[in-house]
Amino acid sequence: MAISADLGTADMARRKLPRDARRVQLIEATIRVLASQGYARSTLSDVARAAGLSHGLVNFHFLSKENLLLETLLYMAEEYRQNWTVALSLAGPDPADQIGALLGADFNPHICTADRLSAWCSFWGEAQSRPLYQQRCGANDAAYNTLFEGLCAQMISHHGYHGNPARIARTLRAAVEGVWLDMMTTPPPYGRSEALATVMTCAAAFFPRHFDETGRRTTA
Amino acid sequence: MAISADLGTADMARRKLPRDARRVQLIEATIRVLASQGYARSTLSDVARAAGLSHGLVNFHFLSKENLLLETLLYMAEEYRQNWTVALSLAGPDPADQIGALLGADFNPHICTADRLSAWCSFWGEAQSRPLYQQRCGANDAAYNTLFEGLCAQMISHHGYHGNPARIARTLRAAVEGVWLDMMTTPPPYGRSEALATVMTCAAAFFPRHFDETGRRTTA
Amino acid sequence: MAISADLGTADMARRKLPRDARRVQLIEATIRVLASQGYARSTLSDVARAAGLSHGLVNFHFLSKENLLLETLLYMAEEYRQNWTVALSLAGPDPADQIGALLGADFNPHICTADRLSAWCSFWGEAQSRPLYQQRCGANDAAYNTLFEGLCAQMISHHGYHGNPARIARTLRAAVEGVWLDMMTTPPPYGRSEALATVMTCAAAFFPRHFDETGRRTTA
Amino acid sequence: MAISADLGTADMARRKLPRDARRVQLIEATIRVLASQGYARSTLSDVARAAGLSHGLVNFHFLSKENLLLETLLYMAEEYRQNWTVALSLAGPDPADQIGALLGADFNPHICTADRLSAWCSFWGEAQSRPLYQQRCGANDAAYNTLFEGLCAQMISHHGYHGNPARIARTLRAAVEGVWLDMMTTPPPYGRSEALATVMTCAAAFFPRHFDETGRRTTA
DNA sequence: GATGAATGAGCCTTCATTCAT
DNA sequence: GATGAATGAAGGCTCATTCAT
Repeated sequence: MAISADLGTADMARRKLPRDARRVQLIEATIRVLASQGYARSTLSDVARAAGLSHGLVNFHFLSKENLLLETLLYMAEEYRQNWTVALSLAGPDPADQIGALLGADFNPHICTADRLSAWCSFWGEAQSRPLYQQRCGANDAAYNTLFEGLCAQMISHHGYHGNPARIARTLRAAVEGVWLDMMTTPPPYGRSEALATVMTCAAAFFPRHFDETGRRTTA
Repeated sequence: MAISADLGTADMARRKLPRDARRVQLIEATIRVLASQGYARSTLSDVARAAGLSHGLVNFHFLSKENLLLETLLYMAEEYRQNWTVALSLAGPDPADQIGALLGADFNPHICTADRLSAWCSFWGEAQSRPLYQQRCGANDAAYNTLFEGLCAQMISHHGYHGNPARIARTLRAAVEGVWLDMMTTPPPYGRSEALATVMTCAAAFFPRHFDETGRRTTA
Repeated sequence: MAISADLGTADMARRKLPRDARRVQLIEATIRVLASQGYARSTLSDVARAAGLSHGLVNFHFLSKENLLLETLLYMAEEYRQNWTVALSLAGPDPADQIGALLGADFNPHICTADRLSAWCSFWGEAQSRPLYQQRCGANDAAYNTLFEGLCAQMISHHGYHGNPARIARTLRAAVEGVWLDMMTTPPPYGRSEALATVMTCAAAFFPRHFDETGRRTTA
Repeated sequence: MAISADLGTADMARRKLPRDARRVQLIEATIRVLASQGYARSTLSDVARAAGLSHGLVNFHFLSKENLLLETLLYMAEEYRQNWTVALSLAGPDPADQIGALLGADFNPHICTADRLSAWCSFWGEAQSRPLYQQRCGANDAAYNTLFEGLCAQMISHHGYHGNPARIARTLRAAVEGVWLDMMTTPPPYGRSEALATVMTCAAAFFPRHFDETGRRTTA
C-alpha cells in the first residue's frame, strides 16, 4: 500500500519506523480479522494472532481496543481518500474523464479487496450507534460529495445533459455503495468487473454519450 | 405491517401473554436495541429492559442470544417480503406500475423506520462472517431479483427501452441499498422522501418516459 | 415395588392415594434422572419430563429440589431396609442362613437395579459434604451393623470360627459396597450374579464350612 | 508424592509462576473444594478462592470447568498409579510381599488423605453418567487388576492356597473400595489404621499363613 | 520494546422458585 | 390440583486491560 509506505517515511526522522511499521502491521491484521470474524466477534487476541505478535502488544501500541478500531477506520478512510485523489489527478480535464476516474477508483484492486470490503461493512454496521465512526464512513466525505456534485453539474452545463446534479451525484454514490454491499453479500462470481459494469450502467443511464457499460466511452 | 401492529406498547407489560405475542414483543425490542446500541453492544439485558421484561424470559422464549438475533432477522426478512408482495398485488399490470410499486414499497413508512434501517445495517455488518445471516440479507432474495429483472425485461420489450435487463435491475437494487445505507449514515434532513426521490431519479434515467424524480409518471 | 404399593395403601382412607401416588411417581423419576444424568446435572425439569408431568408440579409436591432429593434418598433407604428385613424374616434361625439372606438381599433384582445403583452412587458422592445424606447412606445403618456383627459373633461362638466379629462384619460390608461400586464402574458383563459370587467368595473365606462361591452351602 | 509436594502454600500467592506450578496449585485447590463442597456445589470461584487466585485464571489455565475437573481426576489417577508402582518396586519378590505392598499403598498417608478420599468419592458419584470419568475411576485400571490377579494366582500356585484368583483379587479390590467409602461416610474415629486392618482381615481370610489383621505376617 | 500471566467486569446461560390462570 | 410463563440469583466464560519480568 502506498499509504503505509508514506506513513512509514513521513516521520522517518528517527528510528520511528519500527514503531509505525508495527502500527500498520496491527491495523492490517485488524482488517483481516474484522473481515473474517465480523466486528462483534473480533478480539484483541485474534488481532495479535493474525499479526503474529503477542497479546499485550496491541494495547501497548493502541492503548485500547476502541482506539485500535478507530485508527483502523481512519487508516482505511485515509487510504480511500488518497486512492481517489490520485486517480483524479491522473485523469484528464473533462468532467466525464474525472467522473470515470472516480468511479473506477472505487474498484481499484488495491482498495476493493474482499477483506477491505468486509471491514468497511463491519464499520457501517456499527456506525449507526457510534458518532465517531459515522463521521468517517462512506457518504460523509463532504469534499468528495461536493466535488462529485460539481462534476455532474459540469456534465450538464458543458455536455448538454439534464437533471438535478445533486441528485444524480447521490444516485451514483448510492449505486457504488449498494454494489459494494452486494459484493459482500453475494457469492463469488459477482466480482469487481461485474460490479464496475453495474455502476457504469448507471453512469451511462445519466450520461449516455460519455459512458457505457464498459466505462468511459473512448469515442466520446 | 399487520405483523408488528401495536406491539411493545405498555398494556402488555406483565403476566402470561400468548406465546407468539411475547416473541414478537421481544423481537421488536431487539430491533430497537440493535438500532440504538449496534450489534456488538446489544445485550440480552438491554433487550429485556427495552421490552419491560426480565432477562430470563428471553432465553425462555428464544433459547439463546444467537437464536434471538437470527429470529429477529427472519422476522424482518419476512416482514420485508410481505411488504413488497402486498404492494405488488395492489399495482396495475403495467411493468412500470409494478416497478414503481416495488421501489415505493422499500420506503413504506411501516418498513422504512429509522430503527429498522439501523437493525438491517447491523445485520449486514455481521452477515459477511455468518452464512446464516447472509442468506437472509438483502440482495439474496432470488425470487425478488428474478421478478425485478423480469419487469425490467418487459419495460424493454413492451415499452421500447434498451439495455441489459439484469444489469438495470441490479443497478436499481444497488441504488436502493445504497440509499438505505445513506439514510443511516447521513444526518436527519435526508429523509424518506429524498431517498425515494434519489431512487426514482435512477429509475427515470433508465425509463425516462415512465418515471421522473417524483415517481411513476402519471401521464405515461 | 412392594414399598410403593404399601405407601399407596397405607393412608388410603381418603383420596390421598393420588397424592402419594404422585410423590412416588416423582421419586421414581428422580431415581432414573439421577442415574442417567448424575447428581450435579439433574434438574427439576428433567425429573418432571421423566415423570411425564409438568414442571411446576415438582415444587408443589416437594417444596424444594433439596427436599425432593432428600425424600428420594429416604425412600431408597427405607426400601433398602425393608428389603433386608423381609429377607431376614424369611430365613432360618441359623446365623449362616441369616447372613446368607442378608448378603443375598443386597443383590435382589428389585433393589439392585442399574438405576438404583447409580442413584446410590450419586448420593454417596454428595454425602461427604451433606450431613443429612451421610446419615442415610450405606454403612451408617446402626441397626443393620449391630445385627450383622451379632450374626458374625454367633458364627464364631456356635460354629467354631475364629476372628474379630466386628472386623469380619465390616469386611463383608465393605466388600458389598465395593462390589456395588464396581457394578457401576465396570462395563456390563459384570452383572448381579458375578457380584454376588464375589461377595460369597468373601463370606466363604471367613466361614468356609457354611459358604462357597455360589452362596450358602446346602450341605453344611 | 513428589508430584504434589508443598503446593498450595502461601508463598506462591501472586505473580508469574511457571505454567505447570500454577496448574498443580489450582488442581490441589480443586481437590480441597471438591472435598468440602461436593461435586455439585463446587464452583470455579470456590476453586479460585481456595487457591488465592482470581477466577479468571482458572479458565486461562484450564479453558473450562469441565476440563479442570477432568484434569484433576487425571492428576489423582496418575498420582495413585505412581503410588502403587513405587510401593511395588520397593517390595520383595514374594507375591505375599507384593500384595501386602499394594494393599498398604492404598492407605499411604500421602494418598489416603481425607480430602483426596472425598474427591475420589465425588468423581465416583459422577462417573456413572460420564464415560470420561468412568475410564479413570478406580476399578478400571486394567494393568493394576491384571497384576493383582497374577499375584493371587502365584499365592495359590506357590504357597498352596485354593480358590479362583480372579475372584479373590476382585474381592480384595472391592474390600479396599468399600473401606474407602466407609472412611468417607463414617465419622472420624474410623481412621486409616482401622481401615487397613479391615482390608488385612480380608487378606488374612484368603491367605491366613501370610497375613493377619495387622498386615503381612513377618514370620511367614 | 515485547511477552504472556493475572485480574475482574460484564455477559450469556441455567435453573430453582413463584404464581396467575 | 395442574400448568407453564415469568422471575432473578448464581455460575461459567470471555476478554479488555494491567503489569511483572
